[in-house]
Amino acid sequence: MATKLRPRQARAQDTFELILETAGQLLGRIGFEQLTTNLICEAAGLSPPALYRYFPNKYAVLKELGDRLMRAQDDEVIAWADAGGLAGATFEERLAKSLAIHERMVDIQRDFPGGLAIGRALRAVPVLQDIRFRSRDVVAAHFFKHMRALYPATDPRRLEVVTRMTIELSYAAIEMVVEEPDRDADIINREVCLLFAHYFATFS
Amino acid sequence: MATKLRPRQARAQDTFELILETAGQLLGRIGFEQLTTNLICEAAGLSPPALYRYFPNKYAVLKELGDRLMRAQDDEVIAWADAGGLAGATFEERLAKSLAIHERMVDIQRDFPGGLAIGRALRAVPVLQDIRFRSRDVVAAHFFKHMRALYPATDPRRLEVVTRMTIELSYAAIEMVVEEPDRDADIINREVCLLFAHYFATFS
DNA sequence: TGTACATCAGTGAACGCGCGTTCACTGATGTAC
DNA sequence: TGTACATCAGTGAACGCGCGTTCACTGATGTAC
Repeated sequence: MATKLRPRQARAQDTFELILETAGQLLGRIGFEQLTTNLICEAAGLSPPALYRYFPNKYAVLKELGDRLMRAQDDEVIAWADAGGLAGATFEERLAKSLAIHERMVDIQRDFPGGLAIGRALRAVPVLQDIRFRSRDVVAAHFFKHMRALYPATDPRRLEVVTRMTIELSYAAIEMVVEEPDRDADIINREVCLLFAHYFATFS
Repeated sequence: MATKLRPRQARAQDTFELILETAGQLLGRIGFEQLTTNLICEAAGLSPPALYRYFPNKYAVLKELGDRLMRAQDDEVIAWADAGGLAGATFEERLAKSLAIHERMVDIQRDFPGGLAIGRALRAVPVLQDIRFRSRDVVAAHFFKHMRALYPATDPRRLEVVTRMTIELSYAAIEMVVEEPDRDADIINREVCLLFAHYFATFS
């Protein structure tokens, strides 16, 4: 499941990236279930053993893509939280801040080749689920630190579950927006943030 | 994709149901990607042509399972809404009502053989996505009627998006609870309902 | 009520295709002296 | 700075397996008279 060899030479690094990029594009077009190693190789102009040098199977490719997508999003949202994204003097300020990060997260997933299909694969493929769970846990742990400071009067146990749930639902909302570009993304984004803002206004 | 023949005789009806039941159980164990028609037949003690008599491929089996799961949940939640589930004189009453339906929905998906895997397949497999979208649309349309009556002063356009979003997030929360039985399902259920209750308290 | 016939339901065995994977090899890059 | 050698990177061609699917068939059920 893990990648086999890491590329050492520059040429190999290019091949490694080409495989991932090609796989991402194919994913967006045909979905992860139809994706095969042979297809990736053909689309990338490589022979199968070139892929097998780095990845033992297609799940390893998906895992690498999933890791990267999760990390891209997690890094952004953790930086946001560490920069005080969760705090805010007024309701309006908190709302504006959370709206900004939501929009940023949508952009990241949209711009990531095959981002939507990767997100789905992380949900649907048993061997990939840990990537998603671990990502959520890491984000939740970071958030929780800030949440405790912001809402010291709330039972920590409750706050922990609430934090985890909020993050899960945020990601669900992001997927919803990415999934249906015809629906009004701006309204959905805004309403989701309003939803959370009103909720957290009841905490202390 | 659609089922081919509908069984006419009692014996055939049993076979049809056996295929679906077996597929559901297998799904729960191995996930939808590993599921094959031959495997279903073997596990059900049938020969492949028996399955092909009713289903042209495995997606038709998944579609039938998906239709049934969606319908089981949708029927329940629509009946709940039509019985005034969304209304309530007090905050507490509305909260209790929504908590009841959430718990009911979790139970339905849990008790449905392979329910979680079916839910994932509906998300992840391109040809099955319409089932999920249509289900959400049907529920949203029913809810919207009640929402307009309850919140007549709210811009209908906004209320429509809000309704759709709420439903999507509710289902996401349900999936989260079904997915991680080790986490405290009761707390999550309660907090999700609180989340929505506080939000809708700001509407008029 | 029994028989003949039509239709429905399911079987056994096999097929072709393509997917995952590997083998033996060639060519490219890096390095020791 | 050039050469020899080791290692890294990628190719061409093929393999076995099992998946989706079908064919020709047998057995079960229903129905007309």
